[in-house]
Amino acid sequence: MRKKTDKAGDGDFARDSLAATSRIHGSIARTLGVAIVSGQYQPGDILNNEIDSSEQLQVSRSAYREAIRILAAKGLVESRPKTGTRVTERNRWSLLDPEVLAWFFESEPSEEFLKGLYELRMIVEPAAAALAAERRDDGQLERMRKALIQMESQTLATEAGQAADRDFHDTVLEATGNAPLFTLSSSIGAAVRWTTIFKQRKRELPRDPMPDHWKVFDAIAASRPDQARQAMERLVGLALEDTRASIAD
Amino acid sequence: MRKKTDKAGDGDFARDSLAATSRIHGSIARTLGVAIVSGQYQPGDILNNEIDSSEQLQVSRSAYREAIRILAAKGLVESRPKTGTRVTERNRWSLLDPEVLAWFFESEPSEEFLKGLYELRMIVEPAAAALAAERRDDGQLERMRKALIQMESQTLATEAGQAADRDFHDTVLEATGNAPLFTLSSSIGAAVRWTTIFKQRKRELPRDPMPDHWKVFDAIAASRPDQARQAMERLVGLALEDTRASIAD
DNA sequence: TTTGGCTATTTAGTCAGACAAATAGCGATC
DNA sequence: GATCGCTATTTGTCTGACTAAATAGCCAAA
Repeated sequence: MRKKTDKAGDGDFARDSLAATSRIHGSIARTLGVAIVSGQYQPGDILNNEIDSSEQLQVSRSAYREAIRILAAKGLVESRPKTGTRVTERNRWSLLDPEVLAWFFESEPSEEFLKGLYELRMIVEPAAAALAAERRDDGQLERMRKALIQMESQTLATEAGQAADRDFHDTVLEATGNAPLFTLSSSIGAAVRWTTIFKQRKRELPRDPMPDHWKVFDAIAASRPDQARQAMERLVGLALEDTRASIAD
Repeated sequence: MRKKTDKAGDGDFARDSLAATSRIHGSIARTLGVAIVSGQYQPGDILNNEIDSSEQLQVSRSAYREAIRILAAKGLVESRPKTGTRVTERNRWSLLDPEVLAWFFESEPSEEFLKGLYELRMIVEPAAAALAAERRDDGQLERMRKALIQMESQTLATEAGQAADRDFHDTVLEATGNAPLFTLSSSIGAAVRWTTIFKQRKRELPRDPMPDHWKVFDAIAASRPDQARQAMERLVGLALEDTRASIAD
């Protein structure tokens, strides 16, 4: 019925998970996905039929269909015979799906959307920090510490520093031991990444983010849920403020 | 570039969105999806190759491939030439995707998973209720009221009553005006639905859920965020308690 | 004139079979 | 022993044909 992984040979596999666009169906899905989330196609619009569309895009009908299946799986479109493939209402879109988020950020997302993402962070992350303070194990604590040290030495100006920032927030989510909650990490990671982009756009890092990060860490390390919640609240709140200031330019 | 909807003829379209399994690719995706989330296939396992799999399932290779694209879009599997299609690590799964959630509930979900979902509700819904109290418009308020009246007259023993319950929670999310937050409604709706199933399994409705619902509504209607947050906290907390008691059987 | 059902048409859905591209793993060579 | 290149296997892509479903519009009947 199934084959088991032979050895520890799955290391290579996770490597380039973002190579999802390297195949034709993936890149077509991305093209159409970006067109949809950017508003180029509106909900209710009907795409050209498969024959015409695949010809216009210079790909086979099967490749185009696989792309449509991807979009349908993420709730962006809906197909049926005779009627065709139609862009669904926005409230059906899987906005927190990593790929959909990436498509949003490909064409600059609206301020409203960003605001929504931050509001979500403000709701989820403090609560997650509190849970993490209760449940984290030593390994997770160690990974948080390493991430912060890396972040400190590399600064947010480097790709490695930004990755460390995301790692820290990821690990906090993971330490809640709540799998559904953890799936929000990609969404939150997207918001985190965007914060940095905005800050750097202004060519200034308004404040040193490290002290606030360490406060969160210390509270989680000391197993103090309330303190962790408050520290995280402050951290996310400041990030929101900085981003808002940058947008206001 | 695009065709517009001719008339107001999109009403029919949203009707049976759950007919996603009526086509072969959808039903194959469901079959495999259930097998994966239920643990029949483990992360790291490699599926049989496309030729063999499609023959075993008595479908064409293209239909099978479209099913795999759906699963890949939801993060359950990953394909690459030569290596094959492999079940991804659990932390990559889109656990909050409506279909993935449905697949989980198809084979009874683990207690841990349910607990995670409730914890998420406990985090998100009170905050959402507070935001809704600030931002709801009259139309949303009216829909909440209608939902509760329907719920009251039909009781949770009927399908219509349960739908009304979900409508209420949905509308609260919607009234936050936060699109990313609103996408969590399907996940929360799943948890709501499950609560009712558990309650009815015990053949008893432990307590009348209406007073607590009305308290949430009143607070939102009166634009009192803190009061709404507390009322929702209590509502979800009691639901969790009831569900937990039913599981403990 | 309205209604109701039938049919023609359009579209996605499914199938079969071929070839292309990528790559993991093996084997030859240095 | 290390490195390089080959090869077998798997997914990826393409083509073209046929099937099935859904709809719009026609036509007949009331």
